[in-house]
Amino acid sequence: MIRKQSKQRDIVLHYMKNIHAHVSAEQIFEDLNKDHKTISLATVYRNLNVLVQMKELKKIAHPVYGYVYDYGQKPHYHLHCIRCDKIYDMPMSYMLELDSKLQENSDVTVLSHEIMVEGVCAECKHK
Amino acid sequence: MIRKQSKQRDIVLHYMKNIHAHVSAEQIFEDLNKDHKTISLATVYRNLNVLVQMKELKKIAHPVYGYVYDYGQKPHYHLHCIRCDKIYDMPMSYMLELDSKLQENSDVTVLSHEIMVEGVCAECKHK
DNA sequence: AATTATACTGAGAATAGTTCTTAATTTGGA
DNA sequence: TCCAAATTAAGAACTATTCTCAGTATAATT
Repeated sequence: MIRKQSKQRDIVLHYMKNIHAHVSAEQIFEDLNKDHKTISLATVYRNLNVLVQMKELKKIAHPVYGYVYDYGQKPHYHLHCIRCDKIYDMPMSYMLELDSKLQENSDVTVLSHEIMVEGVCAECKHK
Repeated sequence: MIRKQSKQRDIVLHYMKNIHAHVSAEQIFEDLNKDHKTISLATVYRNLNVLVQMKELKKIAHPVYGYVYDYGQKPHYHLHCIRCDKIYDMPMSYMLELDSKLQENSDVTVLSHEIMVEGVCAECKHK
């Protein structure tokens, strides 16, 4: 199926490129709805799925609340703050060697890995 | 709130102790329903939540399908098979030193970490 | 530029997963 | 044995996501 350009998809991608946060579909819809009164929730979901397929976005399983989306350039790790439940990027580069290490001890095919750190974010920590 | 013993909770925990797999609430309900015709879906959900609070079970965010539960003794890592979408344990022990390493570079409080490996399970690989 | 095929959209309906409500039952302590 | 509080079954309610469908936008073809 050959994709056609769409204003709505551009709007979603533009939003994701500019918000430096990990947000839910509902949150994205609410924010977009302020400036684009006619965009529909189904369109947001549809385009999020398409953009994930196109590898423009990453869909992250939230430990507590469904899924959030991330405009993700290079692979990186995440922090789940157990106080505010937000997801943040962790300042640590991807350990390529861990994939080999994981591969060694097992008879599965390792492609990549994700790390979710459980902890308390800077903001919550300081109050 | 002081917990009271309940047959239904014991049934759920017994099931989870014996099934060596990572299963969804729906799956658990279906299986239990074979032997225990009267157990209700809400009871399964309620007790899963309670057992997670009691640290008897772990709730794992599935990269594709909601949540699955794990009767988890010691901390360990998981594999998400991108072919069959099942979750398996990864044969690699918890890297305690990674928590310190993650702590070093950041101003958040690191408590623990989870690793989800993306790959292909042994079974899917061999067919 | 007009035509055509098909991808995309908005709106609401439908579905799936999970929690809530309520009256009845079970549990464990007094 | 009695009582208060926790737990239950069943179904309603709620939340998140996908589907349906008629209309619109896009891009290739004429």
